[in-house]
Amino acid sequence: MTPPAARPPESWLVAVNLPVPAYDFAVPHGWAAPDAPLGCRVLVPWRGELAVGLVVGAGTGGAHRMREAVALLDDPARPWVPAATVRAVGTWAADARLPAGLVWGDLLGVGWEAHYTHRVRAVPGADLSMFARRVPAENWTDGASFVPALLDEIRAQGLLEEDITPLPRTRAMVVARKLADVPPAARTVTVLRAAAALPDKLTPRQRHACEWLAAHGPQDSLSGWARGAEVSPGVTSGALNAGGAAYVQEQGDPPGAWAWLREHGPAESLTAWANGASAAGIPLSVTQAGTLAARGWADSVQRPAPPPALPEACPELPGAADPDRLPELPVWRLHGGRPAQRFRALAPRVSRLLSQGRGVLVLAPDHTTLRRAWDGLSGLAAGAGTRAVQVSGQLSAAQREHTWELVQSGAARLVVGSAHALGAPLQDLALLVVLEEASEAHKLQSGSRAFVPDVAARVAQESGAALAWVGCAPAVESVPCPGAVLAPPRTRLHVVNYAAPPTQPELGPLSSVHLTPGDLGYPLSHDLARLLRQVQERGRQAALLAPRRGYSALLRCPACDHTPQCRHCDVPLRFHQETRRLTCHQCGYHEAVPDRCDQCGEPMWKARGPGTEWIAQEAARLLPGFPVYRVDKDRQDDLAPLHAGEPGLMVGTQLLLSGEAPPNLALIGVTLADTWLNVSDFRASERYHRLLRQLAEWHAGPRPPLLVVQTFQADHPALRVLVDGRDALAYPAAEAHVRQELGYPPYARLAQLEVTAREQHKAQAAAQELAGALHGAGATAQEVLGPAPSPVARLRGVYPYHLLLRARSDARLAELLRVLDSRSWKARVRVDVNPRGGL
DNA sequence: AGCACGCCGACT
DNA sequence: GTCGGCGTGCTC
Repeated sequence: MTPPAARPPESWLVAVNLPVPAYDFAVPHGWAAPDAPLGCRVLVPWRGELAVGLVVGAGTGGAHRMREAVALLDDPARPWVPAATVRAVGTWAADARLPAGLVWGDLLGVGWEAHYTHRVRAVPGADLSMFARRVPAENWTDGASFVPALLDEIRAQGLLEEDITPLPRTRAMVVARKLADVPPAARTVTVLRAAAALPDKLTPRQRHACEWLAAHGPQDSLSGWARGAEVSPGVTSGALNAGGAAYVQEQGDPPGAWAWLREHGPAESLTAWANGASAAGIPLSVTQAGTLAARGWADSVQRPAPPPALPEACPELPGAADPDRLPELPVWRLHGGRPAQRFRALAPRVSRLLSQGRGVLVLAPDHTTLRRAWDGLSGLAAGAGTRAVQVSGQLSAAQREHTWELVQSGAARLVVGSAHALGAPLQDLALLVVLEEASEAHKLQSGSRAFVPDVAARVAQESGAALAWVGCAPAVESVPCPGAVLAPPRTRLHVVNYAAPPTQPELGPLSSVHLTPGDLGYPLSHDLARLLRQVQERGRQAALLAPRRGYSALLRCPACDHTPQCRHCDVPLRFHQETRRLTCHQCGYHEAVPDRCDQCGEPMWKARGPGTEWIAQEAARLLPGFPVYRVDKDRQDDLAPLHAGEPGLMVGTQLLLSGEAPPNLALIGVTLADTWLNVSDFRASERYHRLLRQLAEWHAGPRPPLLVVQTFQADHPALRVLVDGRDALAYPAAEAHVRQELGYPPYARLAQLEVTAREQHKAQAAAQELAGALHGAGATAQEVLGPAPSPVARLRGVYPYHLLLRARSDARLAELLRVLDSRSWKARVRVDVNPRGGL
């Protein structure tokens, strides 16, 4: 017996850019291909209008009131997103219990707005008389001329035919009209002409002015005439009144600005016209250009936009011909060394794959990493017969679109980008490189809370591409992978141990008095202060990393220990001295600093926990006359002088590292390293270790700056591995053992369930109920931890409760999460698979 | 995410 | 009587 022929799907699952699941749409009229065009964009009716969606699967059928998709926007042979990527993201989203639209909205940054012509007509013979409004006739008409809701009603009844044609990007340009087409009225000018016969009653000066006018031709203003005739304006005005001259309307010469546009146009805008003409010696303001256009000298027309300029690939090809020493495995890692060394080690592999006509995708978590990857890899493409493109938020919409089309068409096969590059339509992906896979920046803060390396791993697997983790230090999760570790860069490190008793020689005669760690100097230790003064004396540069922005972590009343708290969150308010405000760093609430303690009336406050403002102030006091720059979320000073090599000190938060290190950097100080450790998160020490590694490789020059770390935990192993010159694998490998014992990643898969409600008891009850349901469904005590109130018990006025799921595998985690769908919960439940921070 | 619907308190 | 707060539900 022959199996029944597979029936083509009658509907597609389409994801739109909204936090909703993919919905079923009937295939467009006349569609007959056997498979759903996965990854193609499609126009679908949505809330009475047309929306761009992504085909993410074959329809499940059986949906009520299913609507018909209107038109496919991409050729199924060249989808907007590769089919394998669509499948991989789909399974990831399903496992994470996230609606497809939410995930695709986060991961796809280009193509949600389509440019197309839309023509409509009534189906032949259709009776549209029941619609009271103007309706499409049986010949094609522009769809934009009808009310969208009306069109949709006709569409829903199957009485509308639509013609959708994708359009190239156009842009409005200003072109000069032909002289024959300029309206005659536009060509008349008002000028002053001398009277044919001068009246007798003119004064001598008036007569002189009129004679000058007769001799020198018409003038367009009284004042111009006066200037030309070298008389005061009163004279020309008087001459006009006395009948010595008159305003006359006459045909004028075409304006010089028009002639310029005719010859050099079209111009991209009125401004471009004005600038161009002015540069050619024809003074023209933007307003004047607008007036000329309005009077009919120029037209605005739509012209196909030239492709926007894209970031250029670097010219050199470093390392393309080096031997390839990297593993030939489905998943491998490469860490340590310096960024340039890592890319050089990666180059032969990338180069070879590109030469074979295959595709390489490189994902960077932040702008600095992306720029370094671009510098280190983009130069390889040309030698391998293709081109490199960048996909980042820095690009304009037009640039992103053009980039995407270059990849879609096969013209570019090396893509370096952010999370938005994950869906890049590479036709034969051979290698997916995830840079700095441990970086927190890979965790998307928007709706899906996707951790990009997780999704990337699924994409690589589904595409049959190799996956490489590459960065300064491996994530503990990548320790078990086979791979390569480069020798650590030369590091000069000095640890200031706040916990150690101060040494005798430094303290001298004071050694007998009662000592606190503060006697070592706080927040800038004597050691660090001495080194900073040296930097100043030698005209070098230094950077200080403060633990937080603002002046201090909190204000405390010295009399009663009261600390002002946020009104919406259970956290102390941070003190910002520059704005004289108390600010909540969770929700942004702020208020003026109270004059006195509202508990006991004490008029003085004591600041605790130095931030950038405090450190910068302290440093300025220490180094009189030395320029101090600040870099944090509140203030980004212009660092141009530092980058030009001038002496100075920069004080900032971790935001410092998102810029390039200045060239003359001699010293980096971490003012209080413990801030990175005193976080209730099992990844805190891993993050601290990575911070130290990043600081050590921040400056690219041959002589690394001295790194000074001030800490109460000088013996912390994350710091010791650097002091002892161990490689980038040492600490993560040790940490992996700890994780194994505790049953944390990579030896478990985690998901956090966040239950929130406006009232605390509701959130708690719902969380409790959820835990009960999980246990009822067979979850063990090891698999469900909590519920517990969130570390910040109240956040933006709501009470979040957390449950932590800890499963042995992705599959088991997905199984546990399915319990969420079993019924509705009386509070908002959000899933965060592979949560980061604050656990 | 928007947007409509619907249910309760403060005003003309 | 209405206006308007925002909780709940829906989008094929």
